[in-house]
Amino acid sequence: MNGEPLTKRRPITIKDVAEKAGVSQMTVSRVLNKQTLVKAATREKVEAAIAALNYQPNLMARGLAGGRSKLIGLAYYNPSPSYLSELLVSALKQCRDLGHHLVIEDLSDIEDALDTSAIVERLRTIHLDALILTPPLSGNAALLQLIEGLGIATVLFGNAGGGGQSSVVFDDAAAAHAMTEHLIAHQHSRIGFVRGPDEHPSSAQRAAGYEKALSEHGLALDEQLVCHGDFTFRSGMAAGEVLLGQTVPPTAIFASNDDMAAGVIAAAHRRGLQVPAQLSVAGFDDTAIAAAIWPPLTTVRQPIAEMAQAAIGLITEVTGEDWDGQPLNRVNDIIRIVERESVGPPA
Amino acid sequence: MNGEPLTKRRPITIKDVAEKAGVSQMTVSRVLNKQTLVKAATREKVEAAIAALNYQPNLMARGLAGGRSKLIGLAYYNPSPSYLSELLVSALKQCRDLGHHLVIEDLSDIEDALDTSAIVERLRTIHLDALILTPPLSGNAALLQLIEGLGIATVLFGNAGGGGQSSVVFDDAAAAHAMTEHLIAHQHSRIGFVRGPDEHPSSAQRAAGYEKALSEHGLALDEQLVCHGDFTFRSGMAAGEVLLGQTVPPTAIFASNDDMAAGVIAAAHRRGLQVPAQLSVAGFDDTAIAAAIWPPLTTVRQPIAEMAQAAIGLITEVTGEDWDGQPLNRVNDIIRIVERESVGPPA
DNA sequence: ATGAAAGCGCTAACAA
DNA sequence: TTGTTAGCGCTTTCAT
Repeated sequence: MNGEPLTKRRPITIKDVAEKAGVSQMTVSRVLNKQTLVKAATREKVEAAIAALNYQPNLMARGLAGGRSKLIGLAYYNPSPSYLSELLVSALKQCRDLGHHLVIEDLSDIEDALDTSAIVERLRTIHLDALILTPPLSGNAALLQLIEGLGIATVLFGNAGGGGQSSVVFDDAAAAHAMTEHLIAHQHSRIGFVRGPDEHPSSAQRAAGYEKALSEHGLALDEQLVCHGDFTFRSGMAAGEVLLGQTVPPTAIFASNDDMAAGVIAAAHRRGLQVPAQLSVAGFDDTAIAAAIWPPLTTVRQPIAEMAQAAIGLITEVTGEDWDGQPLNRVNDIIRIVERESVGPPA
Repeated sequence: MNGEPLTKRRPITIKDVAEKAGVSQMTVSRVLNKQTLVKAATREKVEAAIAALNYQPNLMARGLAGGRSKLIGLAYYNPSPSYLSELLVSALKQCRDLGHHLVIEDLSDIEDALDTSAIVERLRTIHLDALILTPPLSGNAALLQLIEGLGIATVLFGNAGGGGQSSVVFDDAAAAHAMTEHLIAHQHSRIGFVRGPDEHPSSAQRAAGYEKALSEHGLALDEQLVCHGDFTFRSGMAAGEVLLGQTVPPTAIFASNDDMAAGVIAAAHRRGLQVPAQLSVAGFDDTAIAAAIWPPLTTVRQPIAEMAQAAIGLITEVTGEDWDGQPLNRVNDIIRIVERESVGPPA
């Protein structure tokens, strides 16, 4: 009687499942959301129907009706490619395992960095369950304040922020301290340093770790040996040129990230210097590039993948029913020096 | 400082705009969707109200009611990090300009590569407007067929597929041919080649370009000089070891991507060989790593960023009202050899 | 050129 | 433990 057209395959909805299982939509919804108020026998019937029909809930409808969109935003601003990919790959994997989806927001081109409202406007439309802010956004107080008004759960990545938000951070100062000591242990006393950009709070922390190690070992801080970079290969190369062009150049250079360290090595090679025979170079992060250059780079590992995983985990907690509203903070302080071949004793 | 209140209790809806402008919701909707059936005066009133209220449409509601979610999926499987980041950054930028959002799907861990249905199930829930498939997914016929059943617009990236889908491709064979000729022009006659993995259709095309150039110049194809890699730095290094360990090693090695070329250079350095004095090395893609190693890599540029931009543009066309249903194909055949310092004449 | 009504697929609140 | 009733914010269809 009702000649259902075979050609038009209507997507399976919760209604179809309910009919097939002989229950109401609500019961199906409860099963889907793993609520406990369903009798085991009923649950099984529903699960069978779901499997039989190969039903997939509609994310949009869920987001509209419920509030949870299962969408997590990940916003970044001018990241280092290697840092970004490691972060993404890990976050994505964890999202899949937890049934979330990641919406990437590249905020790099926002003209006026102070007009953070442009960022916020863009985020508002998407109805994110939660948002992950990576450095340097996670260190931008004005932005943080604006986002708070959005009322979406936020997790800061790499910077702790004011303390009001949940965060996943790394002990940058301790790591830089450890690497500096590593260099000192290799008999270096003139150790150059390439700072990161000021808008990254971790830049100052890494510099602090470097300075602390120096002074602890009775080494004077020579401002001549400190250059500024912006985390790019190019800036590392420029810093290397400057440092190596001095009358008494350093015997070792510690760059605040791997990309810049690779740049320092390139600058050394360009001057015909052997690494590590004539110059030791150390990096920071242990991203993919560290093992993809010659000589392979000695660096401090920043566990980006683990931190990304933790960030997604935090979001699950923070968006969960039984969250008490207190910000959750995870600080990763497992420091590991990855010894490869770019550090040795001075000539 | 902006005077906007930071906390908005109730989000602004289309209804608020309609009231403020003194029109119906429908008129506002028409203005939002740039329909032509609105009188200029009315449109202006509505636009003023939108601006005054700082209204942002709700993506979820739009997706549910309409069908267009403004969400574009980008799926990948075990990509090279540098390839991925260039692709992402460019696609993201174009998305922002066109008002779309990118939902990244990392399919790398799907256990059974043949159980493509697992991929499809995951994609079904999200209600994507369109999907971009990157290599090697774009070359997976079984997957393509399954996705066709989903009825969402698909754009193949890097591989043309069977011809039924829209695509953005690069002329890999021509590029490999050009690079091989570049090496021959530098007097090389024993040119090693590192192939890409077989699941990437472009691997065969790049090999074909290499072989064609060889035979056109009267050079015999020596199977001993061809190694297989999987696009990773590590595999390039292994291939380099093999090639360089032969009794009569090649004087130049052409790797099918930059990561592998970097590996070949590392293998050469490990053996104490100077590049390019004792061995020339050429890469493919011109990704970030090419300029971040020493010596900087001579490579063929694959315009990933432009292609990504084109892909998003194609999606806008293909999901637009006035699309005739015919697959659109863009093939990028602007080949450019980026000469840096890893290629020179043989010793 | 504009408006009214009816859902899209789902979940929150309340009943039973 | 389960079902019923309303919407979520928007776009469709059909009026006007």
